[in-house]
Amino acid sequence: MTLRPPPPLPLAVASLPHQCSLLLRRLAERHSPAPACASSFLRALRCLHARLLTAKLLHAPSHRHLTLRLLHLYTLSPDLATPAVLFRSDPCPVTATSLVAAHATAGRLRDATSFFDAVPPAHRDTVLYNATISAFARASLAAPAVSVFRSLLGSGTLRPDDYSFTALLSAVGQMHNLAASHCTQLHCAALSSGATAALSVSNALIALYMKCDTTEASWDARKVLDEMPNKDDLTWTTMVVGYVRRGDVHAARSVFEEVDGKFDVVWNAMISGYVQSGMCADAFELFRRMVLEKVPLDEFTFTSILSASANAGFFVHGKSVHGQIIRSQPDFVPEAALPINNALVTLYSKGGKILVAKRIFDTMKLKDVVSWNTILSGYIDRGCLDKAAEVFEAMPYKNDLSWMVMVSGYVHGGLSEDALKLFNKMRAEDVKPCDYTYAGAIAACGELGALKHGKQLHAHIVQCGFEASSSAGNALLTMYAKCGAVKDARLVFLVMPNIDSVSWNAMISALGQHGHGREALELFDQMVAEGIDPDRISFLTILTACNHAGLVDEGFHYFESMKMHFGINPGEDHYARLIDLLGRAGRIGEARDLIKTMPFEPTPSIWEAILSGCRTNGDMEFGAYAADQLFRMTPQHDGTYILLSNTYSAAGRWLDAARVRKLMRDRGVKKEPGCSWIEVGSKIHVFLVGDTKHPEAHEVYRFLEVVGARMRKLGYIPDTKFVLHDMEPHQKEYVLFAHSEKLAVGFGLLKLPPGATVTVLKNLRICGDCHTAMMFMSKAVGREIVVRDVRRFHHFKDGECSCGNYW
DNA sequence: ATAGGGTTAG
Repeated sequence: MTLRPPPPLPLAVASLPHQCSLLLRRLAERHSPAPACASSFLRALRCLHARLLTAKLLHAPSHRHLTLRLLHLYTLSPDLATPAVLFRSDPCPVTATSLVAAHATAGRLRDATSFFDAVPPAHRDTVLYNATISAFARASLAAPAVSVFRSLLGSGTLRPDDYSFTALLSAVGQMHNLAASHCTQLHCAALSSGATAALSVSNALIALYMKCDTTEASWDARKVLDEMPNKDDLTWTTMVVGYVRRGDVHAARSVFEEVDGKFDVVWNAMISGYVQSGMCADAFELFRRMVLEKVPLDEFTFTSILSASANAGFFVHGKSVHGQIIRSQPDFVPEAALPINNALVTLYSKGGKILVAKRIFDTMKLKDVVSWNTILSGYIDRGCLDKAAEVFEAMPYKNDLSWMVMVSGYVHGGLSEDALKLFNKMRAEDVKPCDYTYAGAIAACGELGALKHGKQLHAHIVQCGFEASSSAGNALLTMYAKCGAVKDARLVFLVMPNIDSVSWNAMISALGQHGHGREALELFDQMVAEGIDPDRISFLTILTACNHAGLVDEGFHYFESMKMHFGINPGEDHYARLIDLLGRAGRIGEARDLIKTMPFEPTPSIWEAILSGCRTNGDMEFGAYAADQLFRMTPQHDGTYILLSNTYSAAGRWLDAARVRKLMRDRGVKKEPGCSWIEVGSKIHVFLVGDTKHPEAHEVYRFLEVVGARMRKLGYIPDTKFVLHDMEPHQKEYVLFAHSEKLAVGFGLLKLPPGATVTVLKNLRICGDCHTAMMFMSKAVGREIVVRDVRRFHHFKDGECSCGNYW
């Protein structure tokens, strides 16, 4: 669909005041925030400006409105210097007020206040003060707003009016540590000046009281409301919104029910309140009533209800709302249609219809950062990283969210190196990362085992004042844990000002991973003692910790208390972990009983746990049964075959092992690539095991080449010959290096005595067919690597090793 | 020439 450009404005005819006035208004209507329109807009504006000059209408006292309109248009254009120049030639408070307001609306606080400062105090009037207070209020800066208000009070000649109080109250309402005493104080001041007679002041007072956390404050708000002789829709809406913000949707609803003539805004506020509280069903119910009672639906209604559908996963409902919007044929201006379209893009992309989402996105007349971010995260959520990267490159404007989504999208998609590259690019472009973006970059370091880099980022976090951010803190904690730096992880945990359940879980898991099983359990108990309810992840973590430490009875205990004390039904992952724990302890019989009491049919991961338990116990009969089940459920999963065949080999039943491998070949199952090594004399032979035609094999090769070259350059390669088997000839002779999720053999291993203890990155995925798993921690790149030879079979799935042995 | 509420992306 192509849009025809509008016919040019007949600017040349502008010579009379009414013609200029008309043209200025026309031009204002043509303004659009789209950057593509900016230059043509500015050209027309300058032309009109010239006409006004020749007609001598600029600064003519009788036509001041023309000057003001022109200045306002300039504040919408990229040329912000001209209004300042024009103002200096005629610095009156009226012009200043108009400019303050225009710049404040556009979010340019500094420009806004510069015009206030430019007017000498003696020439300022109340309106200019009011506009300036409101400018600070918009920028959420309470303190300067108050000080401007104070200087208004101290001016001697001027008195604050209802506008002054309304703006002041809204500014104070944005303070972080708003105390009820502030509200009362301001309430008194407004009362004594008589400003409370104005509806806007009373409404702002209600809003202010509702922003205090105390219950008494909400009573005060109610008292203001009850004492108002006249209330308007805003009065009620403020009350409803106030309760929603406090998280008390029920109170909001009961206020809503009090309202007599139901203004649509109150409905919208109530619906969006439900959406924000995750009570989508109630939002739908209200929406239906709105339709029945013929309350006019507007863009706010549609946007909220579409978002409710997307959040609740009710895509059919969302689609029918979409139909309803189309049928009602609303003539929304592009600005009003924008949020609806954004919500639609969200709906379809969350509903898995990314193509539909993209089509809507493409046909949108007006797009903003939200639109771009929506389609970007739509691709990220679907794992289409290349598409996402394309969108990211094409974005005409980005904000910190865009960067954050892209960086953490790369991390999530396993492309941590790309995440860090992008993060560095961001800094090179002088974009300031937000705490979530830092969290993404730090997570990338954790995945890559890049402790040094992670520590640097830690320093940046402190520098930027993000120390209090729980997302950054949790990312740091996890990163240190993955890099084996438990001490640092613990330190982060101790100094974090805001600890949430994610932090607790991360710390417990860090302890569990690194062999401090008992401490992990203690920390878990401490968490419960401090009144934090553990969630399903906490239990998964604690079961894993028990697994590592071999604490079978404790594992059982926590498993039991999960549903008994915390009302959480164990999922298949919890069962799988407990079964694994039992199997490892040789209590396969109990595992067998446990399966029978499970409220659901055993899943593949349960059978896998059973199978590896049987391997430990040599219970081949039950093991073969478990394998049968696995074959039936996931016939293409290579791990099963490998696990079973190795189980047979370990039991000395070579024929059975061979039979399983043949079955695997017959069914065309490809083996995931992985590495294995064997020491022969002074040589280490490194094998790439698995299917060379496996889609991931290529990636492993590429990875090894890069890392091998890097290691060679750094001089970390010992004299020993490394041979790579199962590879193309030119790919031989690379040193393998454990890195990110790809397991390989660490360089520098030979310098270490075998049998030393190892601290390991948990997230190494490719373990494949190896009999010896080598892992490392990247502390000080190589020199401090300690290694242990683990003579057992590992199979990794979803980032975790089936043996549960993370050392 | 100035004010107060409801919308969308993670």
